[in-house]
Amino acid sequence: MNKIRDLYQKLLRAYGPQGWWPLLNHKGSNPTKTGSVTGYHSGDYSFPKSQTQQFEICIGAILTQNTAWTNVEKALLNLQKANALDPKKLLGINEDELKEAIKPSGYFNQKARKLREFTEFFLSLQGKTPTRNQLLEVWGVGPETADSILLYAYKVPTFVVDAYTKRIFTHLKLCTEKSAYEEMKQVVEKNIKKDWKIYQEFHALLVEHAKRCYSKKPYEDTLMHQA
DNA sequence: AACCAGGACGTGA
DNA sequence: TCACGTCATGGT
Repeated sequence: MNKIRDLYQKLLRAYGPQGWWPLLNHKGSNPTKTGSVTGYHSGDYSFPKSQTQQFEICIGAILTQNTAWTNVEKALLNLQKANALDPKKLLGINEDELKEAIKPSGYFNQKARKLREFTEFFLSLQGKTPTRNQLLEVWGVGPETADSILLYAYKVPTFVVDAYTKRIFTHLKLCTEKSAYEEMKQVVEKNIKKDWKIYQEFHALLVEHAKRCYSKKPYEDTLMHQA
């Protein structure tokens, strides 16, 4: 019995496919998930369907750094309204307009710079898939953001570790309190086959589970039968 | 009315 | 390396 695979199976049975990454404009969005307004597409792995959606995922990954997705969604809608949810058009609007649009997602001074620098990088790729190291060289892109972009925008089977994952894994003693990012990442990648659909679902399921059971201490993880 | 949210960077030791 | 301060809005 593998604890990691067991965890994934239990979460999937309990919550079902999560339909990440949320996108603004598509049919069949599922507004019922915790904390979401719209944007999910449970069971449909055909996204991103365009380079525009691919770019939207990357931008969202940066905007959601230490920020609730509901606030990111406001920022994305503002960018769309400003006709700037496209790499060349985003670089076309001026600094103040960009900051004003992304204001709801917080840290707007830093994030405006992050978006510009990432967008320059995105265009330089000319449609090609970036390497993880290339992404990490971009100012404002750290380990989690790089992995989120690779996994959800480019369908590269790399596991995303976030604060929720760390919280759950620590509580279930699958890692220690001060395990490094790469260490926790390996916990999953060594135990589950490198399948981008599974990695997408697993990460999204951990977020959903954490929102339900790990919001306030002491944690009561009834699903995993732990105190 | 503090506290936190799908982090990353700069600094000093 | 690593711990700590900083960045900022919106919901609870």
